[in-house]
Amino acid sequence: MNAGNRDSAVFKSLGHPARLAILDALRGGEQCVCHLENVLGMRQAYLSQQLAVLKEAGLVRDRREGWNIYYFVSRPEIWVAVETVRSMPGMQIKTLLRRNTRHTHCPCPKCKPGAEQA
Amino acid sequence: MNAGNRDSAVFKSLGHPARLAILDALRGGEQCVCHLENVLGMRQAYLSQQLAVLKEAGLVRDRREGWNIYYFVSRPEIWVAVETVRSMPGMQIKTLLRRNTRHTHCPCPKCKPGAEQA
DNA sequence: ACATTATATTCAATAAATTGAATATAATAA
DNA sequence: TTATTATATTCAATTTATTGAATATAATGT
Repeated sequence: MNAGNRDSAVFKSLGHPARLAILDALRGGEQCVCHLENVLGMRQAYLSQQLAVLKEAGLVRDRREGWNIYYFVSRPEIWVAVETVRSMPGMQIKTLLRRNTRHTHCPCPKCKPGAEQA
Repeated sequence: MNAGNRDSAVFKSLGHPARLAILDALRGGEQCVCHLENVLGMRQAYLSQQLAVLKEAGLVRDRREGWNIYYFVSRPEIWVAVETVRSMPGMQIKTLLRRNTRHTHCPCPKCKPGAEQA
């Protein structure tokens, strides 16, 4: 693949609302799939597919820890591109402030029943 | 359309090698379609279609002057996003230096037969 | 070994993007 | 008005993306 195609592959991976939402959910740090499932209200298989696209584009990587697989943004520079587009006139800036939580163990209800979400 | 969809529509429009190439060709300033036809080696109808996508995404606008329609980048901030992706490790930086030509009248061979290209 | 849990993959149906070919439009010139 | 030039649109065929459903895999616990 030449440079132009690799670049457009990255943009293509950003060209989907679900994948942008997933990236946003990873903004504060790595998250396991089950956490994303809860926070984003997407089904597991669907998340896994979208995460595979982001991974293929080189934007995220994953790390296994016991049962869970934690995904994280591997190119933090991507936020520059995302925020640039979001801050363009005519695009309403809607970067919900997210808690800068880092999880070694996922605290979402599904991972730890009874615990409240991060 | 909500904000997330508008953002992803912009990224989607960048997610195609031909459209990225077109944007690059507009980097130095507005160009008529026939110029792009020559410089990029794309057929007219094809260019027109891709330009429509970029226009729909809000990245370019056009201006008629006599026979020609000149397209220009209406959101220069987009270069921040483009360069950010291009400069990511693993993506070879290949921002061909382009002459910073501005054309009031297109100098390409097709527009002015016999004249050399900008 | 077997059951459970978290995640991934495969498959299929549908929707959307890509792209060439043909045709239409709009400005200009004769 | 007619012809020409630059650009746009429409149509159709093909490819690719989307997404749900079912199933597979891999780590853990008993």
